[in-house]
Amino acid sequence: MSEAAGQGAAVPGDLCEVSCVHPEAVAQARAALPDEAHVAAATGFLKLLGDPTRLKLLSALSAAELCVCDLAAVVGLSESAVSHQLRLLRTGRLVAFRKAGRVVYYRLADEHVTALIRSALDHARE
Amino acid sequence: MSEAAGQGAAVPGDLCEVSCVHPEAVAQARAALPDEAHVAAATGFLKLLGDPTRLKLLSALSAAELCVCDLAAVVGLSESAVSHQLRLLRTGRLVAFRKAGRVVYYRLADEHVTALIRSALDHARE
DNA sequence: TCGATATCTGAAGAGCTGTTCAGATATACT
DNA sequence: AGTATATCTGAACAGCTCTTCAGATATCGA
Repeated sequence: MSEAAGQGAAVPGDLCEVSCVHPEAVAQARAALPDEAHVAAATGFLKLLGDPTRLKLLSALSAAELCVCDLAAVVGLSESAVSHQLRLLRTGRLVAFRKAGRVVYYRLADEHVTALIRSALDHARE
Repeated sequence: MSEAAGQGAAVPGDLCEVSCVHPEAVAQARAALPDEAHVAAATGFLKLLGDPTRLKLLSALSAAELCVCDLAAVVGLSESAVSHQLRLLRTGRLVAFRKAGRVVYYRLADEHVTALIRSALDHARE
């Protein structure tokens, strides 16, 4: 966090650097940088997708609505492990659920998520 | 694809399960599951995007071609830390580079990556 | 050639992540 | 009521990740 380089504003005339920095290009890139909150939101979302177990769960849910028991069978893990991951997916608004007695059925949260899962997997199939 | 087999399905007549599994739905979800290699490829890709530093680097590169020094200034980290992350991005074919003397200029690997970065960040801006 | 600089690399440590295990909660059935 | 089942939760541990530090490599200019 404490960084020596470029703590000043991106205003022209920032020539403190003696190294190879290209002030214009840096200023341009800085201006296009999303703020921390958006970066955190995006990476939080991407982190959820970037785990094999969770991606399999989501892929399974894109094919059918399933309960925890089913999902555990599909991915070959304990129901506890699946439940933990589902909690993360729920917190991240990637899945929704419906309770039917003791059984809880999960599904993808919306079409947006469905499209995202598919495009991520399609990209890997090239 | 919606084949409602009474019993058997993809699982050989093994009924050790006494729990709540829905065999048809599980079989259907299993059939739609991508194989391990594809899942690994997709999650490897998504993991690279799911880190704040790397996403900022990629975002910066979507605005301009930059050298390591520039990138370090943009994200506010040491050049060593940036170099380490750039190596990962290079290995994952997310960025390309060009050497000009001692300076190495990085850019996004292709239009595909450019579109992905943008859509990931756009999704977070909602 | 030499020295300076831009980038890369290896090792090491703090911090985060995902699974397991044990137990808690909630609901259906008798 | 009591029991069985489906899911959730907390604690703990191994494994991975990201940054830092120190040093290596490569290229330019004198």
